[in-house]
Amino acid sequence: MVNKLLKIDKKWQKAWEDKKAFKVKEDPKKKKYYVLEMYPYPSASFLHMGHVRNYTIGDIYARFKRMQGFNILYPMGYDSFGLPAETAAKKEGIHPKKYAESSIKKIMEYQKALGNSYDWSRILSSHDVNYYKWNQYFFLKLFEKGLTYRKNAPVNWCEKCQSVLANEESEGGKCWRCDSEVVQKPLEQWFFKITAYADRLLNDLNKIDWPEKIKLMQKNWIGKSHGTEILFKINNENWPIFTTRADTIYGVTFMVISAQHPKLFDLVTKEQKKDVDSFLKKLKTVSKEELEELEKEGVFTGSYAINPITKEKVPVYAGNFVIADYGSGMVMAVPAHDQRDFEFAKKYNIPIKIVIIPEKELIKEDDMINRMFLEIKKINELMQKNKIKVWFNGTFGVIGHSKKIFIKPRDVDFGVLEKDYEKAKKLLVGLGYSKIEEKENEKFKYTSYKYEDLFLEVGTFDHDLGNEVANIKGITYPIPNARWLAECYEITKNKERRQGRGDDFSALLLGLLSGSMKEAFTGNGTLINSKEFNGTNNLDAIEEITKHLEKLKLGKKVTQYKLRDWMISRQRYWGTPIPIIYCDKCGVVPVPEKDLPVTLPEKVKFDTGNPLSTNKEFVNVKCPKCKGPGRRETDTMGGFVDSSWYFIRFCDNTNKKQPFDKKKANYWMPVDQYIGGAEHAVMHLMYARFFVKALKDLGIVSFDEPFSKLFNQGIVYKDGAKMSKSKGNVVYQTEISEKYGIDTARLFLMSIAAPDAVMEWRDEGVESSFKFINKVITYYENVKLGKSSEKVESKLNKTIKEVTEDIESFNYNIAIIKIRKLFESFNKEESKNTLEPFLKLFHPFCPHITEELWSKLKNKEFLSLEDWPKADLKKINEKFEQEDKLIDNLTEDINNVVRIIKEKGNEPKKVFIYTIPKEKEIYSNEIESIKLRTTLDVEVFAVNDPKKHDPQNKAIKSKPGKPALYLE
RNA sequence: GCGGGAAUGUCAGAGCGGUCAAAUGAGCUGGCCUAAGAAGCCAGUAGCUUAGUGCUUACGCAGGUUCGAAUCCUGCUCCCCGCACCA
Repeated sequence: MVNKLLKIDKKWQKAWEDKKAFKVKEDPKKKKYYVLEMYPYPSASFLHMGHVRNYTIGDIYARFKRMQGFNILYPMGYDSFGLPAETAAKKEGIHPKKYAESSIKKIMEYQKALGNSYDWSRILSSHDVNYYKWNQYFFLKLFEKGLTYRKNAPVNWCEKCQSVLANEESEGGKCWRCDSEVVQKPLEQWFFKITAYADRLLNDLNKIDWPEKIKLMQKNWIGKSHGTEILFKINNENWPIFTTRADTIYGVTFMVISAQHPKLFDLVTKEQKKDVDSFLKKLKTVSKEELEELEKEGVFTGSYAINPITKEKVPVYAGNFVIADYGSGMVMAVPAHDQRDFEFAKKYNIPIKIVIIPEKELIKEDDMINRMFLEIKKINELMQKNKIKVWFNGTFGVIGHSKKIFIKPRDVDFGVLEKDYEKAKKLLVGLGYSKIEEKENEKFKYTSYKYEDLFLEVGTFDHDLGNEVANIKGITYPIPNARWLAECYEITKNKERRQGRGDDFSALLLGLLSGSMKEAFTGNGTLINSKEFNGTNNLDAIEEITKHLEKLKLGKKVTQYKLRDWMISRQRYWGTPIPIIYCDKCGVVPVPEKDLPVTLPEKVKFDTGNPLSTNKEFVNVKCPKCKGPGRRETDTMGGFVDSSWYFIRFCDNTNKKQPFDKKKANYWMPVDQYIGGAEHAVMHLMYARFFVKALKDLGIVSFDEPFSKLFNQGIVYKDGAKMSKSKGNVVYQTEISEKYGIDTARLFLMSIAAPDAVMEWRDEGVESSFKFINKVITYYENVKLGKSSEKVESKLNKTIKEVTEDIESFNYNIAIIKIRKLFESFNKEESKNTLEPFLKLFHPFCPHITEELWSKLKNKEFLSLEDWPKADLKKINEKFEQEDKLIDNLTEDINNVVRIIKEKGNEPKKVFIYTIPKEKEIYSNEIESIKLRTTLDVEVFAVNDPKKHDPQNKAIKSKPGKPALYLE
C-alpha cells in the first residue's frame, strides 16, 4: 500500500509538472487571487514538519480558490541572501553563492515532493543579479526622493557576526541570530526614512484584514504618542525637551540627558569632564534579564537648566536610562511622579517635589468601612453567642497611625467586661486575629466605660502617598487616610486655617511625604504646588499647561513615534551592494542608473572585517561625476530590502528591463492571502508595507498595501520546544512521506489542530490519517457505481456547504472531520454524483490520491483544475440527520440491554422493536443497518399491531423517538 | 511593568447561552474476524444505578447575571506569546 501511495505521489507530481497545470498568466476576464507563503530562507537543505504545515496551509487555500474559479497566482521563491550562507562559507570554505544555490536545489526538490500547486515558472532568488539589481534601482529612486540618507549613528553591533544589527534584530541587548551580546558603536550607516510614513503605516492598518494581534504589535511598534515639547534654557541655549507629562512641570527637580546623546559634551563642564568620561566608560549594553535590575545611574554634567515656568535652576545629569534617539534624548525629571526619575533622585539625593495628589474619588472609603463594619459585626455575633457583653458606640470608621491600623475610630468605643477579657481574647484569636493589644490609651478618650478597652490590631498599613493600603488578614484594601490629604488640600486652596496645622500645607506635605515615599505616584489626581494650576485635574492640566507654554512660546504640542528609521547597511558580503560611490571631491555620489547593476564580485576574502573591501577592483572606481578616483560603498543591504518587494517580482519574474511590468503588477497585486509566521510581525511586514507605500508615491505601483489578508500559522513544537534543527527536535518531511506518502502527512498536520494553533508534534496520530486514506482508496476501488440514496445526497450537500465555509475561514481541522463523516455515510453503491464531489472536497487536503481516484473514475482532466462543488440546498434534508440519530439511539439502547442481559448469563438472539405507528417506517427501513450494528435478528412492529410478538408487554413503554424493546 | 491570548474528559483538540457527559482523533478495555494478527470491523471509555432508566458530580478557582452557562459578566490563580528604562 505504501509503495502504491508513493507511486501515486510521484505520478501526479510529474503529471502536473509536465502539463504545467498550475502555470498562470494575467487574464482580465478572470478574477485573480494571489496566495503567497513567506518565501523561505534556504539555509537548511531539508524540510521539517513546521515547513510542511506552513506550505500545506497555503496549498490547500490555493487549490481551493483555484477550484472556485479564481485565476490563482501561487509562486515560490528563495530569500537566498543573508548571513547563514556567509557563515557557512566561513566555516566550511564554500562560497556563499555555491552554498545558497545548492541549498535551493535541495529545498526545491523537497518542496516539489510536497505536491504543492506552485507555478514553478515564476521562481526567483534574491541573490540573482536580475533580482537584486532592482534593489539598487529602488535604493536610488528612494535616494532621489530623499527617503534614503546616511548618518553617523550609534548602532547595535554584534561582535560575533561582525555586523550592525537593526533595532528589530537586537533582542533586548542580544543578537537575534547568535544570541551574543550587542554593543553600541558609532558608524556611518544608510537608512530608509520609514518614519516619514509612520502615520500612514498606522492609519492604514484599518484597511487590511490581518490578525488583530499583528496589527496591535505594529501599532505598538510605531508607538505614536502625543506630548509637549518644552524649551529649557541650558547655558543660554534652548533645548527642546519632549514630555507626555506637561502637567508635572512644577515638579521638575533635575534633567537627564542620554549618555549616548551626540551633544552631550556641549553640556559637560571642565570640572565634570573627568567624571563624565569615567561614567561613559562604565556603560555597556545589557541583556533582557539584567534590564530589570539595572540601576539608574548617572553623573552630573556641571550644567544647569532653567525651568521655563518656574525659572528654577535644576542640575543636568547624564544618565544611562534615557534613550538617545527617542524624543529629544533628554528628559525633564519629575521624581515624585515618575518611577525612574524617583529611583535616580533617591540615589543621588535630589529633592522630590510632589505636584499631584490623588483625588477623593479614588479612595474607596465606604468599601473599607463596610468591611470593617462586617468584621465588627462578626465579632459582635460571636461575643453574643458566648454571652459576653460588648459595647459599641457611635459610627465605625478606621484610624491609622504609625504602621498599625486599629478598629478604633473617632468616637467609637468597644469594650468588654473585665471578667470576660480572657475569654474574649481567646475567641478573637479563634477568629484569626493573631495579635491583640491591650493598652491604656491616652490618645483616645473613652469616657463612657470604665472597662478595659480591647484594641484589635487587625493589620498594618503603609502611609505613603497615594498608595495607602491596609493589609488586613492578608487582604489589601485601599485606606481612606488619603482623605486627610485631600482635606489638607482643600484648606490650602481655600486659604483656610485650621488650628494646629501649618499655613503652607504644600510644604508640610512635601516634608511629610517625600521623606517617606517608597515609589513615585504615577496615577492621576489633582495638582498642588503648581501656582495657578493648583486644583486642576492633572489630565486637564496637560492641555492647559501646554497651551500656556505655547502662549509664552516656550513649548508646543508634538507627536512622537517609537518607530525609528530603517537601517539597511550591513557590513557583510552576501547581500545587495549599495550603489554608492564616495569621491573626495564630490562626496557621496549615487551610481547612475545606467551603470546598474553593481554586481557582487565573487572574489573576496572572508577572514577579517568587511569582505567586499578586500576586492580592490570592486572598491576602486572612478567617480561618476568628476571621473576622479572614487571608492565604492562596501556595505551591503540587509535582507529585509529583498523581502520588501519580492511578492511584486513574482508577477513578472523574468523582466530584464524593469523590476516588473506595471500592468502585470497591478493585475495581481496586492497579495490576497499571505501566510507566514507571526515572528515577522514588526520587521518584514512593516518594511514591506513601507516599501510598497514608497513605491506608490514614486508612481511605480498603484496599490499601497502589499497584503490584504494575513494568516499566521501556528508553530510546531516537539518536546516542548519549537521544531528547529539547532534544537535537534526535528521531524523531517521524508520521515513521514516515505513511510505513508505525502498526503498522509498533509492530512495529519491539518487534522491535528487548527492551522493557527500551536501544536505539539506526536507520531501517534499519523496512523489514523494513513488508515483513512487507505480506506478511501479501497472504497473507491470496490464501490459499485449506481444510484445514491437521498440520504447520502443530503449529507453531501450539507457537507459541501459547510466545508466550503470552513476552508474559507481556515478551519481546516473541522472541514476534515466533516469530510470524514461524509465518507462514513457512503454505501456500497454510490453514483458518480456523490463520488466525484467527495473527491473534490477532499482534494485540497490530499491532492495526489484524489487525483488518482478521479482518473480512475474515467476522468481525463485534472481534478486540480475542476470546479469546486456547489451545494444544492434543496437536497439538504434535516430529516435524514434526525433519523440517523434515532437509529443511533436505538442501537445504543439495544446494545445496552444486550450487555445487561449477557451479564446475567443469557444470550439474546433476537430483538423486537415496538415503535409508535408513525415511526414504524423509519425503523423498518433501517432494519439492515440495525442488524449490522447489533448482530441480532431484528423485527419491527408498530405498537398497535395486533399480531406483534410481545410476551412481556414491553410495547407500552414506547415513546415518540424512543421505541420499546424486547429481547429474547 | 505594559499589552495580547489561553485554561475543556487519559492525551491532543472542537464547542462559545438551551439540542452538551461535550465533535473528531489518539490511547486504553472488551468483542468479532483470523492459523495468527501489528490489518480490518464493532462496542465501551466520570461515578452510582437500571432491561433500553434515573441520579450525582464535571469544561482552571471563587462569585454573579439568567428560567437555563463550558459558553456571558466580575475577581483570582496558572500558563503561553509579544513589547519593554519610549519620558
